[in-house]
Amino acid sequence: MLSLTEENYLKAIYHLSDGGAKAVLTNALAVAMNTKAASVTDMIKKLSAKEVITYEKYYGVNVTPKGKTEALMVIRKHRLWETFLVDKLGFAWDEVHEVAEQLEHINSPRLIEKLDEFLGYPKVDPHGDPIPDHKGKIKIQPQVPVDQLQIGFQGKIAAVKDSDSNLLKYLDKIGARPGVKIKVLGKEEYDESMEILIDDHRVFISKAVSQNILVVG
Amino acid sequence: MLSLTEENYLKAIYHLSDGGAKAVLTNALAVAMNTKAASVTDMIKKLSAKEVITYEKYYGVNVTPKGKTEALMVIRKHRLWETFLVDKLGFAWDEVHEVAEQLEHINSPRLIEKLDEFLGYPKVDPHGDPIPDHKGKIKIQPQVPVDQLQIGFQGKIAAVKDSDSNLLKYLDKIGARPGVKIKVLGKEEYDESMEILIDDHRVFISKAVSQNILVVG
DNA sequence: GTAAAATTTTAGATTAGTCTAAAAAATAAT
DNA sequence: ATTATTTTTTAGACTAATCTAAAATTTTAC
Repeated sequence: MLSLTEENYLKAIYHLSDGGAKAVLTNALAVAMNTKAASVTDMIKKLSAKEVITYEKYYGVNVTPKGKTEALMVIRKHRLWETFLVDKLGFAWDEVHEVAEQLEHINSPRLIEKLDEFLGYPKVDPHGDPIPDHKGKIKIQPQVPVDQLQIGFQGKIAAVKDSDSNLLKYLDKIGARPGVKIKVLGKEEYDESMEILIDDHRVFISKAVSQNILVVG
Repeated sequence: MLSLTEENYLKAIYHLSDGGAKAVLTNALAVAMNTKAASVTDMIKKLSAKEVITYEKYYGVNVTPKGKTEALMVIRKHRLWETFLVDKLGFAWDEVHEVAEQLEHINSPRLIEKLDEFLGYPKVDPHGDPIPDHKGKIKIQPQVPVDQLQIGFQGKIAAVKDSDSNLLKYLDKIGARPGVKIKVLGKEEYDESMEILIDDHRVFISKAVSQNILVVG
């Protein structure tokens, strides 16, 4: 059983490690958790003792299979609650993150199964991120940031990397929501801005923005 | 701003004081919170410092107007979430208490207003207890336990005092749900059991049970 | 390949919430 | 109206999560 704080650390480790693919350094985790390296070292020891991560001094941490499942359950809850807030309560998709950060720690497997059913077993959340099923299985479609696409590419917006509120508001304004059609028309050499079609609507976006829009084929 | 633990103490004080009507003793609070008197004394000092209660040594605590409002907001959240769990997710009314104990601490005024709207601004929760409005106003109907009723009394089940899971299951079995018609047919002198009509269905209930069913005229 | 810089860990303190055991105050009993 | 009992408070200690400052280790630079 993990405490609320331990759950948040584990979730951050899972994300920083790209789902368990690579080791996470103490400092990176300290930045992500908005805390100090010394605090991270302490917490790492506790999470190792609980066998959700493995820890090698000065080299960083890796999630264990057990830890991965636990992290995915927190992510499942987070994304189901976000879906609830948008689909049922009428929140805008850029307003739900902070509340979902709280709701994700409610501990009741029955509640989550009922909520999943109530929402109609959604596959993705309002940001387009996949929702792990009750066994922790997640369907990973390769998501590519717009700035890496070739001219002429056509696809669908899958998710947004940064969850900064101002970015999300801007994307909403230009109609760049998950699920929407997207096509690359051109790239500007000089400032790396791009001309794209969002749901058949022509817009220009900066490098900072194109890096944060993830698409699938 | 109160911590989760402080919120739970304040809620218990509010309930034990009958909504602020009388003082609460340290030991009573220790029993209600399942803790030791020494811990209660410590917490009382903190709640006094935050001016949600007043405290006189060896005499007990009283809630301040500010504390009453804060307690009512927690109760509002608890009862709205219970309504959500039963009306929308299909929980039985005897299964929701523990989950609502967690959900009531989610801090987002906007979430609660949206939830209230989604539920259609309910006046009472699944146990028949009134839901305070967004200003903390609560409609108090005098609720009388069945064991204190005269023979021939007719009314409606309003609430259940004890939230013990076994009691709630039993009440469900005999059809004793909030909102259901009730009539007192007779009292047995010898063991204080009673014969009552629940939704036109005749049943006998023990003293232990009749004390816990609250009715309104 | 050693010195300098950056990173990570340890050591020692702090706060919130809790506990046990002992002291203080209030209530009850003779 | 003293003594005995119960209740409440204080004193001191413990765990979880955090911090600052110093020590240890790794990486980078010349």
